[in-house]
Amino acid sequence: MSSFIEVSKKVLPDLLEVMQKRYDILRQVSQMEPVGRRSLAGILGMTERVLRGEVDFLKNQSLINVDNNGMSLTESGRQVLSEMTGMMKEIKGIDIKERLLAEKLGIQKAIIVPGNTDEQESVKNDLGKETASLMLSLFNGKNTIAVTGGSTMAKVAEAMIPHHLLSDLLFVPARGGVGADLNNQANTICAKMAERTNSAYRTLYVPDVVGNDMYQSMIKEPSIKEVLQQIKSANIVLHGIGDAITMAKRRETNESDLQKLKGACAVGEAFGYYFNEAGEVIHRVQTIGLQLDDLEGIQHVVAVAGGISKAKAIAAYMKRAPKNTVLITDEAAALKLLK
Amino acid sequence: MSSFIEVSKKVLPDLLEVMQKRYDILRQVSQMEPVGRRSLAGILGMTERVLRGEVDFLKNQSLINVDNNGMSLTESGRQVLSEMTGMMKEIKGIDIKERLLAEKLGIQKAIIVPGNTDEQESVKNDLGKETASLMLSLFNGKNTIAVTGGSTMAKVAEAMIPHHLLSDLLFVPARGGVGADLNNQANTICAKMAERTNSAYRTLYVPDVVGNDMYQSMIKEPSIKEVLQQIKSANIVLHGIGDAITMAKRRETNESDLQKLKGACAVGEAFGYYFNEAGEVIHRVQTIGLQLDDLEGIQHVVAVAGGISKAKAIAAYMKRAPKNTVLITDEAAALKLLK
DNA sequence: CCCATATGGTCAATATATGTCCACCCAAGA
DNA sequence: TCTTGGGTGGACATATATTGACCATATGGG
Repeated sequence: MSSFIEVSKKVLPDLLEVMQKRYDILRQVSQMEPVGRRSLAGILGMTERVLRGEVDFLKNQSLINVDNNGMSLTESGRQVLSEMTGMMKEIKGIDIKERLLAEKLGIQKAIIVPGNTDEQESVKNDLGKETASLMLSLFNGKNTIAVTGGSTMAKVAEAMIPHHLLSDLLFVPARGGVGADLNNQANTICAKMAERTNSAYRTLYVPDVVGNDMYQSMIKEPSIKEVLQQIKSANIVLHGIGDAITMAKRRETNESDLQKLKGACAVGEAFGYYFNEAGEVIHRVQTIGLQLDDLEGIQHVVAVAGGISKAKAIAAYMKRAPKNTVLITDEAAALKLLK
Repeated sequence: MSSFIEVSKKVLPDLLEVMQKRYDILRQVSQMEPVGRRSLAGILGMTERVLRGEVDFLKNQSLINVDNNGMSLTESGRQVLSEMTGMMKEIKGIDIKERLLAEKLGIQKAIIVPGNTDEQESVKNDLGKETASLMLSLFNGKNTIAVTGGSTMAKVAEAMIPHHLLSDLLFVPARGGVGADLNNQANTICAKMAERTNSAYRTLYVPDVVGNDMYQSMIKEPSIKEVLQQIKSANIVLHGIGDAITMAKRRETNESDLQKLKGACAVGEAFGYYFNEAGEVIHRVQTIGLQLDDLEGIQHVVAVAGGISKAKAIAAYMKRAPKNTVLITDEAAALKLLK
């Protein structure tokens, strides 16, 4: 027998639309609280007046609170919101898209959050939350988690919550530093995740891109060697996927390499490997830390990236990704990936 | 699935109604097809025009066909109808019973969870969860909650979840200690609820049943006086309903009183008052704490009790209960209460 | 041929939703 | 202290939907 929701889709699609609208409001409020009508209406793309109608309704149902510095969710609103997320996926058919996407990319699982990271900063928070919650379900006894950098990963770190019954966690950076922005470095993110989960971490203070000589001497350094050891023994890898050109610029790649990448139509980057649309590695920077080949032996690989702008990068990388990858992305990217 | 309904009730309160209406139409059409608007409207008790609106809708969803000799179900309409039949029975069943029960008992609202507490321990957990979630929706700003004891209340405490942004809560025991079992004392339960919601609580360390002298001296004691004050100013009361004889035994009532209760056919107990089937107070133990009369002025009164064994007690107490009571019970008790 | 029963169109009345504007409150910053 | 920007909430005209009422018309059977 098909589910309640399936039947509802046929018998009351009009109401489900309303439900969708209210869900979007609740979700957005939870992201931005406290928030005023104007900004909310702007983001949700509805006129202020109609938003106001809905807000009045939600207020009457005591799902949101509104006082003189804006609206915020009530406890029961928060609860309703969290119960709704699953249903909305089913209503919007996201659950089906998740399955299709996982199948198409040949990976274990895909998780899709609504929205488009490129357009709404807050969707990145959702990616973070979803990832954090997935991680939680992966933790189990002793875990070593190798983490890469990037702004998305930074959001994941922010979304992690200290949990009473946390297992024994160790966070290690999967690689050295990239570019100038300290906040998005693997090292920094690692530390933040560890702090938020009350657990241990290691740092890898080496430049991300190294010459061969340096590489050889560094991997002999005991402190570095130890961390590298821990990276290889990680049972969870959490990484982002970058747009090739953006990453190259962030790495301050020299002009000739940049031209090479462009010439070969590089679209994606992960772990220092650059991929073209076919998923072929067309360039690789010598990095200290986790290598693409290391992924195969790792229990859980979690990739996070969203936004239409990253769709190509995701597609490219996924041709190479180990089958046990879980991808967390947003609706916009997912739709593009599914063509 | 039932959670979908629960959520829908909050986010789209009239979802069920609309669904019911459309279901009725489909069902009626299937019985009379081909049928015209006029006769259909007559039978369903709606005006022709509004029926027409629904019919247009159903036609668009291609659930019904309409041609010049009337309406009939399409294949997919037939299928949807058959899927809905089971659901509607279940949903509407409980929904209607809740309303009937509330009406019959003359209280604000009744909430019914499936099952029978007497037979399945787990149903008590459901009672607890449902109650906890109701409480959540009642919290709003500053709240003082007076709580009684009992094994059911203990389950409610267990079901309460620590929540990030809880309102400002204070839990106070509605009464002193009863019997030996520490876990089911109002004091203990209060403390547990406060702990689980990260909020404050008070304790009332006095015996539940007191003689007159003791009563007089105790209510002068400042620490006790203060708590009593807080009890009276509670805006939410959360209480159980007991079986008279069981409660009397738990209180180690003396033989003569016990005989008195039996003689007068006591069936229910709440707040130290014993009721017969007619809801008359036939005995009352002098207790420190909340009194039956205090309930009238309190904003929300939540009563929780389930199991066939408690049906009589519930019925008896409800004759006396304030109209603003919300009863949370199980299906077995509800059915018995509805005769 | 007419009647009963069917759908579909139309249009005014009415209810509801929406756009627009404004009053006011409060907190941060000049 | 004043201003400003962000917030809520009230008011009201106007658009848009819903509903009620009535009629045109098709069709099949007596």
